[in-house]
Amino acid sequence: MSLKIYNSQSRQSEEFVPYDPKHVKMYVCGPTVYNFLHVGNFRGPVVFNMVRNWLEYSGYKVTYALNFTDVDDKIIAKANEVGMTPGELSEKYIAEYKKDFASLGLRAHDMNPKVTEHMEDILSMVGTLIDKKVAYEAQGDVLYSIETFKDYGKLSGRHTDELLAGARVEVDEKKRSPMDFALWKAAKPGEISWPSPWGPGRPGWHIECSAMIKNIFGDQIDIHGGGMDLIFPHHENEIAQSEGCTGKHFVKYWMHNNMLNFGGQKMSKSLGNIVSLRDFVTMYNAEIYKWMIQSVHYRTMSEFGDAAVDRAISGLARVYSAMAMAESYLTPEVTQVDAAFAKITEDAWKKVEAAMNDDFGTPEVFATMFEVVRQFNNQVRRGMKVNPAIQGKALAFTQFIKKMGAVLAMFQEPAHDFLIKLDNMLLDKANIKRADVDAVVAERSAARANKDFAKSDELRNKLVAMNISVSDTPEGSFWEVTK
RNA sequence: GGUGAUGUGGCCGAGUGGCUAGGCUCAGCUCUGCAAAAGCUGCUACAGCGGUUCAAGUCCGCUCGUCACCUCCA
Repeated sequence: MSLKIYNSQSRQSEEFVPYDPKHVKMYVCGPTVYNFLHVGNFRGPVVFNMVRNWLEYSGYKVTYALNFTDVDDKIIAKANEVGMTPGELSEKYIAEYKKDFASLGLRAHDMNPKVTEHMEDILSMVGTLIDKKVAYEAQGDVLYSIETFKDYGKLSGRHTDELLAGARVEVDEKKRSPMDFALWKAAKPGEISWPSPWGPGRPGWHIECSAMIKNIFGDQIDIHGGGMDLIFPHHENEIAQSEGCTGKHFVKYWMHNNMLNFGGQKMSKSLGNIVSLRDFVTMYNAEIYKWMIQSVHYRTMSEFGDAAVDRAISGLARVYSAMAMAESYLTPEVTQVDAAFAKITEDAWKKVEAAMNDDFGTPEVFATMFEVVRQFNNQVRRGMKVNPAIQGKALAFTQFIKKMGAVLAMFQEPAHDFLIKLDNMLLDKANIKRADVDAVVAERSAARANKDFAKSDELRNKLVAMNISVSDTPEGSFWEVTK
């Protein structure tokens, strides 16, 4: 069973063969840190966290770097606006990013390189590009001459003449060709700058990734990830810089996650249709977010809205309810899985492997998970007499969900606790107090005990109006928020 | 205008030319005082028009629609 990855450059799925058969080098473009990030920005981190997990499951050692762009026009502008230095501002938002990242329960990257910590690498790479006559100095700027790079456009499928025909590039007298892009920008008066052979200035946006990758990993890496919107010009320019510098093929597999839409359009700061991840996780829950991201294939554009949130909640309730039932049958003494049910989960796991190996088909993983949940519910019900067979099924089921969840960074919480958390969240949103529901349910239980079914039904209707479902079991009446 | 995606049943969303995706909704049944949850059963779709093939949602062409990129953007 081998892994296939869709390579954006070749536009087809290719068998994954890393340069080093045991060790995968993976780099993903991270954020420019000048503000809180929105839910769309975190699609990539969730996706590539899953990618790393799957590579590790597949037996590879993975080194995963994600950068922080901590020098940039927007950072400088925002810093001036709020009266901080660019360094203070970027450090603040790096800390906020890390909080968001941790709130999603994602594993830390192996490294988070920053532009300001790789100035020497950047200067050295720019110097090499000038020496190779691939770049030229112009009034304190250093520009990359794309005419020197024959493969320019091989990732995005764009050709320089077409780009020129687009004519949406601002004319810059300093450029030999309108499409040339800045490797180094001369500092404006009073702006933060670093010394260089071409005068004080700062790096262009694209060079940082090339330089940091070269410094951390060397001339070649296996996987380079990022959002689809980075294909042009950012990644195209990275290729030009890195290959122009080393003469070697730069990235073996380009992986690009699609965008998150909101209201039918790409979620973006400039359009203003954004929800910050911080707000979303505070109001909802990280599991809901990860469900929304991973139940859709990473290369499919996905609509982020209330309907999608509701779907995620009902799906989570279904899975966690089954897990809670399994939990109720398990004790630390239960260590033996039921052979018949283990066969079911083993077969399901083969489907999970096949789906994941086919360019990380997480939607099919979810489908398989639902099938296992259904089979478990079919064989095990609440209130069954506890016996080793039931417990063995519960164990096999739990192990399957946890194993799959480990790849998705989901389903690791105690199920009962999670369901209560989910209900509390929904009660808060509806502005309903737990005690009020308890009171009505208690009143109804009393009516039922007196066989006053008319009153019982009346109270049930009242609960239904509050979006509460009551279940009457031999052990008593329990309620939950209807999902 | 250029480049690249994409169009699947009421909704969401997978899909490697022939074999049940899955979830939600809906209808029926089991269970239940009535319900809920859960289970069982049912609902057979691939934008349109051509073409290739023994066989196409799956390949090719055209048309129409949607989206992204071409400007900072995950």
